[in-house]
Amino acid sequence: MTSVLVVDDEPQIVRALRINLSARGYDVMTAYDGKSALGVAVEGKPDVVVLDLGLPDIDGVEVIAGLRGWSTIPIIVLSARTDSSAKVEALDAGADDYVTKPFGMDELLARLRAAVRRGVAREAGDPVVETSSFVVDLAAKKVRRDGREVHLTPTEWGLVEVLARNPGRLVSQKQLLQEVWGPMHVNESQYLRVYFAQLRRKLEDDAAHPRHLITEPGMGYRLEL
Amino acid sequence: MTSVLVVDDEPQIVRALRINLSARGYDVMTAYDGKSALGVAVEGKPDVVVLDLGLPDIDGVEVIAGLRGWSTIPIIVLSARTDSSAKVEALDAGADDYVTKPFGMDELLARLRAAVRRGVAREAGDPVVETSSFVVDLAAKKVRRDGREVHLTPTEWGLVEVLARNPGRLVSQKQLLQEVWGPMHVNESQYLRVYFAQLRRKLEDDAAHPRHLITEPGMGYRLEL
DNA sequence: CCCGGCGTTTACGCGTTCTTGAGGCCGGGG
DNA sequence: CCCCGGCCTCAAGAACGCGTAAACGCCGGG
Repeated sequence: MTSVLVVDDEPQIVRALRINLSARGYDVMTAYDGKSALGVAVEGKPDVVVLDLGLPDIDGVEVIAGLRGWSTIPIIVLSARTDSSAKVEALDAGADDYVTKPFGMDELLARLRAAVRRGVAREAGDPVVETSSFVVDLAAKKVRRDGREVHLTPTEWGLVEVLARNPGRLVSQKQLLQEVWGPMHVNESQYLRVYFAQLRRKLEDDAAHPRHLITEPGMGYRLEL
Repeated sequence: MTSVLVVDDEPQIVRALRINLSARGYDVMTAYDGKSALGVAVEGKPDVVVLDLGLPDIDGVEVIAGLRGWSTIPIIVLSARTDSSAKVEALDAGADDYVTKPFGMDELLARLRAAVRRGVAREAGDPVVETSSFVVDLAAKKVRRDGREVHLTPTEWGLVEVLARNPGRLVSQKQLLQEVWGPMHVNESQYLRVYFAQLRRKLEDDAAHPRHLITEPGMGYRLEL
C-alpha cells in the first residue's frame, strides 16, 4: 500500500486529506510541525510527502532540506503563497511540486499519483549502502555488522553518513570537517585521524588494514564498497 | 548540456522560451505540432519536454502517451485550461507537471530544474574521461588501468585532473604550475618533468614512448585520448 | 557523588611524498 | 662540428601527513 505523510498545522486540512486519501486506499501518516515531520518520515518511510510550508516551528525549506539529506522521497509542497519567488525557493530546495491553497482535491490527487509514479519508477530500495563488512542504513541512522547493530556516537555517525552518501567517491578532509564539525573546524584534520581510527576498530575486520574506510593521503577519505 | 524540447503552436511562446532557455545554457529544440514533436523527441532524446496541450493536429494527451510509450523523459505540460479535469487527465496520462498559462518564467524555470534534477538522479553517471590505456573518474578522484585502481599522490592527481578537464587540448606549463602548485611556482618547470615522468611510469604502457601524456616542447602538455 | 561515554587535545614514531640538484640525452642553430 | 636550451632520469634529504595511544574535561545517569 502506498503511504503518504501529510504535514500541516491546520487540522481541518489534515483531516480533509486524511479522509480523501484513506478513501482511495492510501496509508496516511500525519505531522503538525517540521520537527515531528522529520521524525515521522524517518520512522515511517512514506512513499510521498505532502508538506505545508507555513509550519509553526521550522521554515518549510528547512524541512525539505532535512528530508533531502537522506532520501529522494517525492515532496509535494502546499502553500498559500502564490508569488513565484516562494515557488522557486521551494522547488530549488528539492521539492517536486508546488500547489497553492486553496487547491482542488482532484488536482492534488492527480499530482500525488504523478509523484508516486515517478517515485516507484526510480525504483526505491531504502537508502542503504552496504560493503562486504557492514551495512549503513541512512534513513534509520544505523550501522549493522554481521547482522548485529554497531553503536556509533553522533560524531562517528556524521562521518559515516557523509561517506555513505558518496559511496566509492573521494570526500575531501575539508568537506568532512565542514559537514560534521561545521565551518569553524575545517582545519582540524587531527579529528579525522582520531575518529577514523575509532570507526575502523568498530567496522573493519582488520583495523590495521582497512578495506572500506580508505585514507587517500593528502586528499581525503573514501568509503570503498 | 541539458536539452529541452519545446512543443507549442504559438510562435511567440516558443520564441520566448527559446530565448530564456538558451540564455540559461539549455540546448533548445522545438516543434509546432504533435507529430513532429514525437519525431524530434525520438531523434534528439531531450532531457525534458515542455508540451503545450492545445496542438493543431493531435490531442496533447496522445502526445504524452506517445512519449511514454518508449521513454520516461520528464514532461511539463503547458495549458490555458485551468479546470482540474484537464490537469488530472494530463497528469494521469503520464505528465510530470502542469503549468497554466499565462505562466511566470521564473516558476517555469524552477519546475524545469526540478524535473531535470529528478531525471538525472535516475540515471546518474560520473563524469569520466577515458583513453585507450586508462580511465579518469573526476568525481571519485580515481584512475583505473586495466580495471585495476592506480594510486596517485595529491600532486599527481592535480596534474591529471587539470589535463582531464581539458581533454585533447594543450595546457600550458604556466597553467599547470599555477593550478597545482599555486601562483608562486609558475616558473618551476622542472617539477613538471619530474611528475610527468612518474605519471608515465604509472599510466603509460611504455613510459619511454608516451601515447597519452604528451609533451609539447616549449609549450606545455596534452592529454591525448 | 561517582562513573562512563564522548569529544578534544597533545605527543611521537613512521612511511610516503615533495623538493632539489646533478647528470645525460636530443635536436636545432651557429 | 660544437654549443645550448629544453627535456628526461635518478637519487637523497627534508618536510609532511598519517596512525596510535593516552590524558583531560565535560556532561548526564545511576
